[in-house]
Amino acid sequence: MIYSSELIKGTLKTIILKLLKENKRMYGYEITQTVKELTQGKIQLTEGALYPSLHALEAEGILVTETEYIGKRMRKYYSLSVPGKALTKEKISEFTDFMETMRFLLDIKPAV
Amino acid sequence: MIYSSELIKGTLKTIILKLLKENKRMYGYEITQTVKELTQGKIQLTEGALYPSLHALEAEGILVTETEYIGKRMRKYYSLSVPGKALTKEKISEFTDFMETMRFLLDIKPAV
DNA sequence: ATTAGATACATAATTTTCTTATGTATAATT
DNA sequence: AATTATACATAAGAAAATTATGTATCTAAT
Repeated sequence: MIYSSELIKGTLKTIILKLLKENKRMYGYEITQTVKELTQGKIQLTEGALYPSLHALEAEGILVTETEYIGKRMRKYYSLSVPGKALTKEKISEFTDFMETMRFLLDIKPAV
Repeated sequence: MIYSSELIKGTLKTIILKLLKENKRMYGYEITQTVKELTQGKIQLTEGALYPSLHALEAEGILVTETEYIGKRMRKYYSLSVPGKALTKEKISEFTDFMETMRFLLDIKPAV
């Protein structure tokens, strides 16, 4: 099952930030592959959504970049800035809270 | 804490469908108030988002309506159609699955 | 050797969906 | 009498994703 696109809306930034928190630095393609693997293909980030989002986060000063070349092929690594680390904590905490609220609202029992 | 709007994106339809499943029939204003109460004000549906969404679901045949008057004031009650009930089950099940995936991805332990 | 698939970036046009603002009207409360 | 709450609706604009397209390199298979 691949989740309907509307479900994933609004979680993209949180996913990016969390992954960068755990992995120090990642490049765009790597993020798409990692999310795909971790979710067994259930979440497949599209490039058209990911790259503009990364660019926006960089422009906001949340992410910083370093470009490297593997042979002649470019890789643009992203990592969290200092304010980016703070924002990450906020976002994760907000999302955790949101999930509890939604769980209650939808009366979904935790699958412990 | 009121959740950032981007977080709520994509969950509106699921919330509407779940509430209608539990309450048989509800009118728009009632939905906004119920969500507000159930979430202690954390989720506040705006009319500009709710009504177009209800109209779309009705046009798709997911919801059916009956109009009543309380004095001279109109109420438009929405309830699930037969295909609407099937869709509701799907949506809730998809969302439950999605939450588990996000929990894993964000490494959030269930607050049992 | 050539083709196909994977890696790796980027962006533009369109669509979808929400926000914000506005509008109308009735009922209840202060 | 004025304000707040109830109750609907929609339009303009903004935000964000989808879809499609483009460029280019590297690897594996035929």
